[in-house]
Amino acid sequence: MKKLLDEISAVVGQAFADCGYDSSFGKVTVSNRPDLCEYQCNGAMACAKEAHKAPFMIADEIAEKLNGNEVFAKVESVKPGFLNMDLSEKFLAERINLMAKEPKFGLEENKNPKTIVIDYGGPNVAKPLHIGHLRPAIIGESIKRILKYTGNTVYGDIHIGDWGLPIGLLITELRRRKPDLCYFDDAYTGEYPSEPPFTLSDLEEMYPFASAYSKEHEDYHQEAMEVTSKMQQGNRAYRALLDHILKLSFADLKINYGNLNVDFELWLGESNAQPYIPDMIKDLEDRHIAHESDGALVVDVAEETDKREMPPCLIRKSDGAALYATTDIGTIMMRVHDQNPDEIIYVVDKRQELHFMQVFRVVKKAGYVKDDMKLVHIGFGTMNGKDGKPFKTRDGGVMRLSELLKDIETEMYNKIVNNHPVDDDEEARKNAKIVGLAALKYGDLSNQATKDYVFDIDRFTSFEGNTGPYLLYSIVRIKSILNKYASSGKSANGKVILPPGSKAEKDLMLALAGFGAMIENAAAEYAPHKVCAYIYELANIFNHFYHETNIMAEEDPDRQASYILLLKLTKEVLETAIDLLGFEAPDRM
RNA sequence: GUGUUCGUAGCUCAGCUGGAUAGAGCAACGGCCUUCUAAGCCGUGGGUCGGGGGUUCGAAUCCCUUCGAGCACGCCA
Repeated sequence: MKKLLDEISAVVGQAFADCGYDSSFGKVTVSNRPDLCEYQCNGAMACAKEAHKAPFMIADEIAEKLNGNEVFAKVESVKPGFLNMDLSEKFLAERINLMAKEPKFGLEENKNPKTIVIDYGGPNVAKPLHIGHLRPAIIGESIKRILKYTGNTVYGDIHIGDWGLPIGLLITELRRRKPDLCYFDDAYTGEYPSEPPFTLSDLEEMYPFASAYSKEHEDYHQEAMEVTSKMQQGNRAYRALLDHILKLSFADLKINYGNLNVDFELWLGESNAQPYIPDMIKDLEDRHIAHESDGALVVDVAEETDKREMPPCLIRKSDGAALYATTDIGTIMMRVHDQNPDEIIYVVDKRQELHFMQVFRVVKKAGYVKDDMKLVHIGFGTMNGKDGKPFKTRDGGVMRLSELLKDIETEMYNKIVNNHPVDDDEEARKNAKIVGLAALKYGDLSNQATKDYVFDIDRFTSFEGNTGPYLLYSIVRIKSILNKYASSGKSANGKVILPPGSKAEKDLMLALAGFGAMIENAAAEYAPHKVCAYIYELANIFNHFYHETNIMAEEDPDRQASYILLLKLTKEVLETAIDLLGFEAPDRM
């Protein structure tokens, strides 16, 4: 199904063509003056120059031509050369009925579907998730869902940090505590046990200890570095321990990301890219793409058009070790090999912009990706506290994600029980969880991802204004009416949505009709905040309609069924949209 | 220092591929519950879009400049 704007643009474009102008001037947009009209076309003004005519004369001609067209209830030409249009009620109702029937509300089929890998995790093994992992998870998950919805094949990759010193520290600490384990017996040649010699909580306790200890004891630190290096070179015992650590970590991460309604198709990490690295480095050296500089191996990535100073990309340290960029390049090669994507998206802190620019240039320069492979870094901003500085716990530390979620749930629960008497405490607690997550995610996603934003738990968890809870409340109101209607024994089966009988009803239909354009735009710009803006407006318009229209008291059964179908569509659109944002609505609140 | 992002109402943010009177929410003030969830709806006040210059019929939006803030700039990830 064609987008509404495209459809009416074609009609207006035809009018331009009929009058001897280029049809491209017929581009119609949603009006920015809703008091004057629903849609507008500014083409007459753009067209005036080449037609050597006054803009208002052209607009007059077009308006004249379009008068009586069944798509429009009104077309008028105004002052400098605006074309102001209102849609015909009948045409609009037909569109909405069609929209209600089609899958994805008539979203146009993606003519150029892509395979996309989106990298938005980045936790480290054996370290609990903290608030630094919140934004990539929330934003990445939403962008992934939006891109899937618009017809692409998308793989979310957690890209876990499982290749550095933390592993070495853990193994070193384990050896200190349990030196008799078979993993530390050089003479051992048998199979290693399938069950790990530690639990996740052991690891979570061991890591901070080892990390702190190594800072004060140089020999311990050296040992951990050595262990890391041996593990990276394939030491059998250490790899076996790494596998144990990963297994426990993944299980835990699945639960914690699950609490955020976030999941990944690919549970891979830095270690998975390592097999690609030796050949890659050799290749870069053989083809003289990389060269030595101060003992390190680097690739020059500066280009003539650069305004900024572009430092070379470091591939290998002077001590021979690989770096951040090395692993990322290896990871791209792995993805080309495994998924062969048209596009890779990184949802990573914007402070890493330079790093990604360098990595992207290296893989293009070396020809490791197709020339038309799209490499995108969506650099998100910092989550600040109310003081405008990066969000911290009260004592200045980094907050655990689970702690943050718990705080929000508690806050939400208190608001729920204080707002209304609660007859079912279990439901209240369940809802606190659902609504709390919506509050958190909506609070984040309604801002432009690339900007810093102020994290304000009071504001986010408020039921008033542009918040997650307000949206959910609107959905719950619709569900409530639909339930009432169904339990009254009536059915809207076989009925249709009638042309709108009021301005509020027409506004609701117009808002619904804008879904397709909105979602395409949000996908093209990787912009969940556009989905937020849309549903907030839709919820507002619905609430206005709800207030004016007493649906259950409507006496005409056809009209009432029409209302119900319209509400059902509104509910489905809202639910689809919040699903794209990564949260859901309860049945009651 | 170089580069980069940003600066819109008291606060938090939209709008930025140029269009008509710059929009929301919060906060403030005033209305609306015997009727589908008032966690709602309706209304009032609040702005030289950091400053200056330019391009254009038209600039919050594009260009230049200036002030202010954040961030990044070779062996951490």
